[in-house]
Amino acid sequence: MCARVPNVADGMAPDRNRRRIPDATVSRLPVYLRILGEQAEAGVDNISSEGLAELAGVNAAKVRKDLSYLGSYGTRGVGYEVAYLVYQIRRELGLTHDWPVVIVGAGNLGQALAGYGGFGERGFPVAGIVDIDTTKVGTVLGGTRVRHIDELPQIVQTRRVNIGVIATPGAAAQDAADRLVKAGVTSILNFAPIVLSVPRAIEVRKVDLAVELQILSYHEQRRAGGAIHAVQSGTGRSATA
Amino acid sequence: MCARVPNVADGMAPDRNRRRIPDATVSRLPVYLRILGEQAEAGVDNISSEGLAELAGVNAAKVRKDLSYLGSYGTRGVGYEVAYLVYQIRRELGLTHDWPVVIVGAGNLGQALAGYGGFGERGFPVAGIVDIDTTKVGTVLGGTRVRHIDELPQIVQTRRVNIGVIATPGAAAQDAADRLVKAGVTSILNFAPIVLSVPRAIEVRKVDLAVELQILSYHEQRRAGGAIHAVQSGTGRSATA
DNA sequence: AGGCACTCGTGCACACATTCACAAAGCCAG
DNA sequence: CTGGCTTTGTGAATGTGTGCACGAGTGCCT
Ligand SMILES: NC(=O)c1ccc[n+]([C@@H]2O[C@H](COP(=O)([O-])OP(=O)(O)OC[C@H]3O[C@@H](n4cnc5c(N)ncnc54)[C@H](O)[C@@H]3O)[C@@H](O)[C@H]2O)c1
Ligand SMILES: NC(=O)c1ccc[n+]([C@@H]2O[C@H](COP(=O)([O-])OP(=O)(O)OC[C@H]3O[C@@H](n4cnc5c(N)ncnc54)[C@H](O)[C@@H]3O)[C@@H](O)[C@H]2O)c1
Repeated sequence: MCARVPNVADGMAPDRNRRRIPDATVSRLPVYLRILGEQAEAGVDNISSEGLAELAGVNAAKVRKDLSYLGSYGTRGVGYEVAYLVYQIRRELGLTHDWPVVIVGAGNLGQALAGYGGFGERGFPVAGIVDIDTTKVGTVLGGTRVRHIDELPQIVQTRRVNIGVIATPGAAAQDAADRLVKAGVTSILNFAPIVLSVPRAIEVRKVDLAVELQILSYHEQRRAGGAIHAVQSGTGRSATA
Repeated sequence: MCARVPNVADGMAPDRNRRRIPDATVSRLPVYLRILGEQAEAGVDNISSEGLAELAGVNAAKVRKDLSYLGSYGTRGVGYEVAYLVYQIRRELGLTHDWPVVIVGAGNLGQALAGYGGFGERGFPVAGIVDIDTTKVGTVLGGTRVRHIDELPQIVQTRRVNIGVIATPGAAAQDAADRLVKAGVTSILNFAPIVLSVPRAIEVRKVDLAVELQILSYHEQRRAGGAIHAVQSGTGRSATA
């Protein structure tokens, strides 16, 4: 495999895409959406980029640029109409209809997820939860009965599921991913601490608690001065300097 | 050991920047670290940037550049010594000692987190879990007794906690953050779906399930062609024009 | 010893993201 | 209708991240 010469023609799809929205923007739109929803509920009809930026904790210019990818939906001198903006963002994110999800793994985390109402409320109803452990099959979590993982293909097909959530131990996560892909799922949210290997066409996002904590640790360590190199010989670098 | 109190006078020297490691790199180091740990366990002594890149699902040049921020710890023609690299990454991430964490909110998620062994195993023992609901106080989760939130300052101080985890409903998250900051916590991992407002010096990372799902939704929608619904009528906006 | 195969470390060019700054556009008062 | 005020939308500047390409070490084989 080391002979594999970098193939230029590989990968990049031609620009058949309509307006492509930058990843960074896509990841902020849900935040704007939630804030706008809250504002709408509070009776706010109109909001400026600066107001929204404040609430979202970002720069106003960034808000304007982000929203400009959706089109020119603001009114100069006034701001954005909240309800209309909500509609546009929802449309762009594909939230005009529900996306049922299937959860693989009914352990600690799977149970918390299944019991969490916020899922369905936001347009992602739990179409099913499966586990390989037969002693867990049949129990009911958050109104959904746990089914055996062999029933996964059936759940995915009959409920038209596109999104799978992996909540198995790391050692089983690749197996879970393989099964999900085989069943027809095209997007995966992975909570297991491993790097999944899936076909290129499958969209994977990971939520890794250990990574997050270690990033915080990095900043704490560096805040503490980092240079506590006095007592222990442990810090003895400079060897190969 | 040598527990340096996290500096009361947060004035400190502004740019005490030794080598600053790019954020993107910091977020990948934990991934490398986990993989290297697995390799070490499997008896692998040495690994090349290409081998590590393959396992981490990234580009080999990126691995080399990332590792180069730690120093020149590789051997040309050979690769990196796994054990030494593990040591260096751990040191850089501040993982040479434990970072106790305190969890605020003992609901669905808080329980899953407290019951999750992977926390302590990776150097982040649960120093305490608190809740405002007195009916939850006293119950035991994952070996830790739930205590009342008023005890937060005491827990943070006696256990020297720097990292707080917020697992309360969104409406209570800002309150939780305020209490954590007041108690002396300087890093926060937030699971609630709101934008926290904290002093600049506090490091906050968020894990937002709804955002992740909506990003997946965006890609699904765009994969589907985006124009599935021609049926929908009015834009809902007061017809401008 | 010399040559050769291998792999690191990094300069460089390009891509992506953020922020600034300002003209264009809308609103309103008079 | 005009002028002043506000806020958008976006070009341009700056900052950050990625990936290629290749020189420079290193170890092994002859
Ligand atoms: N619990 C948490 O708070 C938490 C936090 C962060 C990350 N995680 C990660 O989430 C994952 C799940 O954690 P958990 O605490 O729920 O673990 P768990 O052991 O409680 O649950 C795992 C479940 O997956 C099932 N399972 C195992 N192999 C399977 C397979 N091949 N197919 C289907 N189901 C299978 C098991 O039967 C079990 O019910 C782990 O990877 C963990 O690292 C959990
Ligand atoms: N459960 C999940 O799987 C899940 C998934 C994604 C996100 N979340 C988010 O995590 C958070 C917690 O979810 P959950 O399902 O555990 O909710 P939950 O309602 O089960 O638990 C919340 C807990 O917080 C406690 N609490 C409320 N106000 C408090 C305060 N001011 N101080 C301290 N404790 C307080 C409550 O007593 C309760 O025990 C929510 O913000 C939710 O959106 C949960």
